[in-house]
Parts: sequence; structure tokens; C-alpha cells
Amino acid sequence: MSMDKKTVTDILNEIGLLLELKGENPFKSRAYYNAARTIEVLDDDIEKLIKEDRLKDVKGIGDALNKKLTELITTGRLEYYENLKASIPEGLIEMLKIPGLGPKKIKTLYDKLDIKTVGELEYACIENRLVELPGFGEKTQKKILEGIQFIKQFSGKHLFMDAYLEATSLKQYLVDSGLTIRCEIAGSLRRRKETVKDIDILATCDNPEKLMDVFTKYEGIRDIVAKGETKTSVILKSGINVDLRVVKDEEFPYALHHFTGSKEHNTAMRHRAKQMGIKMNEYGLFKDDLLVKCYDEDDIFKSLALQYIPPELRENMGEIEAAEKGLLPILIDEKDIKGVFHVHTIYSDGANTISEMVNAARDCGYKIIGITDHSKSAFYANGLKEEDVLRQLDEIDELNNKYSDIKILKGIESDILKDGSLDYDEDILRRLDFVIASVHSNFKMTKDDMTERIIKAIKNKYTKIIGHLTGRLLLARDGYDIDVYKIIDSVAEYGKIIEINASPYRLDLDWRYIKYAKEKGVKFAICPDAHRIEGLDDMKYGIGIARKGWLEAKDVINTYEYDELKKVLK
DNA sequence: GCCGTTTTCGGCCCGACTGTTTTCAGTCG
Repeated sequence: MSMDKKTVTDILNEIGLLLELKGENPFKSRAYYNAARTIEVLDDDIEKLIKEDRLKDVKGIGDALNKKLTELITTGRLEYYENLKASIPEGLIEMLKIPGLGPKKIKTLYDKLDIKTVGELEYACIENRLVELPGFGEKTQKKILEGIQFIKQFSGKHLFMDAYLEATSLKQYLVDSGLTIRCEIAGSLRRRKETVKDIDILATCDNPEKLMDVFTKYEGIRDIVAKGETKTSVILKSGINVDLRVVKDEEFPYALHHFTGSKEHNTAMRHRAKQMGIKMNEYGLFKDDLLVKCYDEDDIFKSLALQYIPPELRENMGEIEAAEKGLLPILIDEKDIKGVFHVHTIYSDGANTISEMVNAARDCGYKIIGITDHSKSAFYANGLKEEDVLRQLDEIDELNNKYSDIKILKGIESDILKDGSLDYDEDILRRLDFVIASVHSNFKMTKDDMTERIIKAIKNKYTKIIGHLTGRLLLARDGYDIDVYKIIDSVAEYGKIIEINASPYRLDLDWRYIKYAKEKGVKFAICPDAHRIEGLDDMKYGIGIARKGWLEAKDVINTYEYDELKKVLK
């Protein structure tokens, strides 16, 4: 019985939640959360570890979890989990999403009022039945009711792009007030997560009270959730939550690190600090109650005998161990980029001509651009018939003669057909500099069939780059059901390239897989998938994800000079 | 439920804000 990693970690996390709702020892819950996290970042195959009886050697997995995981993975079921789940109504877990409601209050609602679903909770609020409960009151009831409305209206998550644009203008507003000494966007935005729950802004100033007043008068605000001297929380009209933290200027580096997170990274860092006899919080590092002076984040890491860890890597996925050994990568940077691939034009569904896209790329300082319109089966996108391809190749030849400062590569984004073949005959394919192969149809295949379909495309000698590997649309559509690891292994075996689709709606391949692929020796192409001139700007989102995936310039073909690139694409 | 250059038992990361309290529990990050 095989079971994928995500299913296992989901079950462990759910057990943690269920135990909290039962009012169990909170450290017991945490043991399950920790185990989920441990398995998530485990490089070894978990089935193999069980077979070789080595799972119990993994830190964070003791006798009890070893036994439960073995049962879960060998039989596909876990009796303990099933019993636990059966003993607690499903709706209670959903209630956890309501802001201000945690396991304790939910347990009280269930025990005292027999509330089992969000719907029942909403009625209970309307009937004013919560106010009498211990620990509840008028305001709590109102807040819960508003929270239910909020959940109905928004999924609670936002695209990086949307939140980043909001955060940037809000930060500018605060800086323009003249009250701040230092002001930074922190949190998951600074770590460049593909989706974020809220915006965290950190500022230092001499008059916190006044800054909080100015902040709450920002015109984009819909609601003020909480207001204090060091922390104020608001909801923007766009539905995004913003926390503003204010600290003393000398506390800035500690606070910036703290509020950048991730939570898991911070926990691991505090743990490390503690082992070195240092207490760590958002106000400082303290050794024997004495402040260890740090002027920037670099100093903090140095104090803990670590290399500087860039924000994108702070996910507790091995960065601390690597920093300890001095093995952190030198992450790819925007200035390393020399070429862009995956660009659409009016030949298919783009908004600009080849010439316009080429000139836009020149304006960005790029030396290479790869034109890749859709292939003939992509009817929805006006895919190119054979004669259109030939016409386009002629036009590119002309443009290549015209410009000496940029090379235009002839490419196509070929649909991967249902049977895994490409969309043109060899006669066309051999005339191209490169092919990006992507799935755009027949999404609902079985996992095995879809995996085989993509691997067949990888094996095709004309395929150079695999486009948006999982096909996900962030916050809108899950990726196709595929064995990502198996596909990555195949890409590595055949020496092909994986696209990091830089569209803020895709950011696919997910960074969590990128590190694995890099370790297998796979090279990447960061692709804007631009459908208009402005789309070239999306490169920055892709670079953020590449950085999250530990990529260096040499791992990414966009950084190659033309000659080097031609060799790779041959 | 896990773990041990103090420990096989007694810890387990830390602090702000709110609302319900009258000193604190719960939630959140």
C-alpha cells in the first residue's frame, strides 16, 4: 500500500487539531504537528524507512508515532485516527477557521451548547446564547458572528502579488508620514510565499501612538480589529488583514527577524539559541539577561554561529543546518537574468507583436528572448497551424537580422496531447530552437496515466522544457493528479529543464519541489509566460520562487550566455 | 507524545492584545 507524503502529514496535523479540541495535553498535539513537519521535509522515502525499521531513529518520532505511522503506511489506515475522528463532529474543525475562535472556546461551545457546525454557531449567536457562557461575552459573540461573515466572503488567502502591491503602497504611506525611522514589510511577503494570509509591517519611531493613529486613518482600511501601542491590526477594503508592529529602533533587527518568520524557523532558531544559553525574542538576544548587541539581521545569525539566512529560505527546511556548516547557496538574483523564454504574441493569444515583445525585452536589458506561442491543438488560445509556424519563423529571421543586441529564439509551447505526444510532426519540430511542452487539456486522468503522459513528453527528443508542471492555478484550481517526484526523476534522467512559471497565478513548479529537483541535478527556466508586454515584469515573482527553492544562478538557464544556452538546448 | 554534555521524569518557545475578569485564559502570530 503506497501513500503519498501529503496524505500522511495531513492526517498527523488533523490528529493534532482533534487532540486540541478534545482538551488533551497541548504538548501531545505539538508532538503530532512536529512529526508532520519532520516528515514533510524528510528527504528519505518514508516507506523505505519503515521497511528498514529506521523511522524510529528520526528525531521527533518515538515509539508511539513509529507504531502509528507504520500502521498507516503499511495498511493505508490508522485505527487511532479513525476512532478519534469519529468521536469529534467534523464541523468543529471548520470552526477553527473563525478568527478569535480556538480549540478551548470551541470545546466550551460543544460541551455547553452542543454546537457542532458553523451554521449552528451562527444561529446561536443570533439568538444571543453565547453571552452566558464562561469566558464569553457580548463582544466575543459579535466578533464570532463577524468572523463567520468574513469567512463566507473571503477564502482568507491572497495571491502574493495582490498582497505585495497593497503592502508596498501602505508602507509608502507610513514612510511619507515622516514618523517612521525604519519601516519594512515582514512576514510571509518578505519570505515571498506564493500565497499569504495577511500583511505584516514593522516600523520603528519615536512616537508609536501617533503612528498607530496615522495607520488607522489609511484610506484603504475597512475595519480596525485591534489597536495597541506596539501592535495594531486592521482589515483592508480588499479583505486583506494587516498587522503593524512598532518597536524601538535598537530592537529593529531582532523584531524584523521575529516578524519575518516563519513560525517554524523562529521556533528552531529559539531552540538553537536556548541550547547556547541565549534567550531569543522580538526585543533581543539575551545572554545571562544581558543584551547581545545586533545592528542588523546578519549580526543575529552571527551571534548564533550561523551564516546569514535570506528571508526566502526561512522555512525550517534545512536552512539552519546548512547555515551552521556554511553551505547556504548564493541565491539567484534579478541582475543574473540574461534571457526570457515562454513569451506569447498575437500569433496565438498574446496582445503584442513579436517586435513589440522583443523591444520590451531589450528595454528590460535582456540579451535573449524565446518566442513560444501555443500549438495547433490549443484551439482556445488560437494555436498556430503549421503554416503559421513557418510564417513566424521567417519573421523571427528578419528581426534577428535587424537587432545585434538581442537574440530571438524560435520556440513553441506545444500541448502535450492526451497520449503524451507533441503537437507537430518532426518536420516542424526540427526547425525550432526549443520546445516547451505543457498540458492544457484532459486534466482529469488517473494519477498513473497523467504521470505516464508527461513522462512520455519528457522522453521526446524535441522537448527541452516542461511547462507549468502541475497545472495549478493558485487559490483557484489544484494541479493535475500526478506523481511529481517520479516526473522530476524522469526529467533528471533525460537531462531536460523544468519551468518555473513566473505568472503570479501559477508559480509552478512549487518551491517545495524545487529543492528536491535541484538535488537531482535538474536545471530550471524561469518563464514569465507573458501574454503582453507588462507580463515580462512577472519574472520577479518567478525569481522569488526560485530563491525559495534554493536555486543559484548556475541552476537557471536564464542566466546563461547565448553560446552556453545553445549548447544546453541542443 | 518526545526527549536527555544537568535529566528516564519533568520539562516542552515567547510575548501582545482582547475580553472577561478583578488577576487571567484564550487566541494569535
